[in-house]
Amino acid sequence: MKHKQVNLSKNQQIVLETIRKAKKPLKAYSILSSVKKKGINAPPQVYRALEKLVELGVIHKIESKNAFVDCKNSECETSKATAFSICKKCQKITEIMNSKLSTYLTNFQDNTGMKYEKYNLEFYGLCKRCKL
Amino acid sequence: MKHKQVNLSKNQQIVLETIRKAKKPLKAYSILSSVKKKGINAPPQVYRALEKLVELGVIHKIESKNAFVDCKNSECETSKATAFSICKKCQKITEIMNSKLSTYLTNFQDNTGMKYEKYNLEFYGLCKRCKL
DNA sequence: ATAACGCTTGTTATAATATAACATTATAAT
DNA sequence: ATTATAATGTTATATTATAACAAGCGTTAT
Ligand SMILES: [Zn+2]
Ligand SMILES: [Zn+2]
Ligand SMILES: [Zn+2]
Ligand SMILES: [Zn+2]
Repeated sequence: MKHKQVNLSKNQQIVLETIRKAKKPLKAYSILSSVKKKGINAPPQVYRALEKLVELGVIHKIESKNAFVDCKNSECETSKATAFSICKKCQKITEIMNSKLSTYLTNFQDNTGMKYEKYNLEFYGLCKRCKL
Repeated sequence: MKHKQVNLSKNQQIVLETIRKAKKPLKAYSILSSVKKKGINAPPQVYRALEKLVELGVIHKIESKNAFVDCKNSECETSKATAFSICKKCQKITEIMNSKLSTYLTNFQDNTGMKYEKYNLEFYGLCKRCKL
């Protein structure tokens, strides 16, 4: 449950801190406006940092939202096996850390002869609060 | 393995036929350029059709590619439980129809008390051909 | 030391994806 | 027929993402 430490460049650190401070997934341009005061002025600077952070597995992209969250799973080294739950109402997003699930999916094989190296799973529903 | 029949409007039919004829997932603007000769001129016309077709489950959106494929799974009524394999090299995308997998995921429960209504799973790897 | 390298940065411009807003027309339900 | 619902056409704009190029910095090989 604790943050990973990696050697990051200045812009990468700034972007990562912004994402970690947020309680919700952040979109790239929302990050950009947050970091303008720190001297990051243009989209490519943000997107490059995001790309690297995703590669390193310290953040993940929620594909269906075009948004980024920091990884809270210390076992999740390189964003190769990710699962999220997304509340349709309040947009709360939680990374699912369930070893049975990840084992099941990591070992999953279909009949097409394809070798899977990576997966991303997104569940949608209503969170505990919004269900009431 | 056969196509579903639903009552579709004119634009919805045009967009759906275009997607069905394609061998690869199509992007919205690629669809738009294909259907201009049929009188569809502007993005909203395409996006509205896509939205409806996704709702109906006759097509699916590949979130990580912003692309659309037609559903070949006759059991897949409303795009509520979808899984795809995506070749990183040739971009070939296949809808995974595996009842064990869908049962497993449909019944999956984590410890957050969230009720899942829908999921989308995308596997990445190398297809049979590209593996060689 | 200095050249070469990999990596990050800064910057401008533009591409690609998606929606807002509004007027109109077709279809279905009562 | 009247009303409601869904689909269309259109213009403009918002949002997301990348191309392309110049410059800087730290490491390492010679
Ligand atoms: Zn993670
Ligand atoms: Zn919620
Ligand atoms: Zn399907
Ligand atoms: Zn392939």
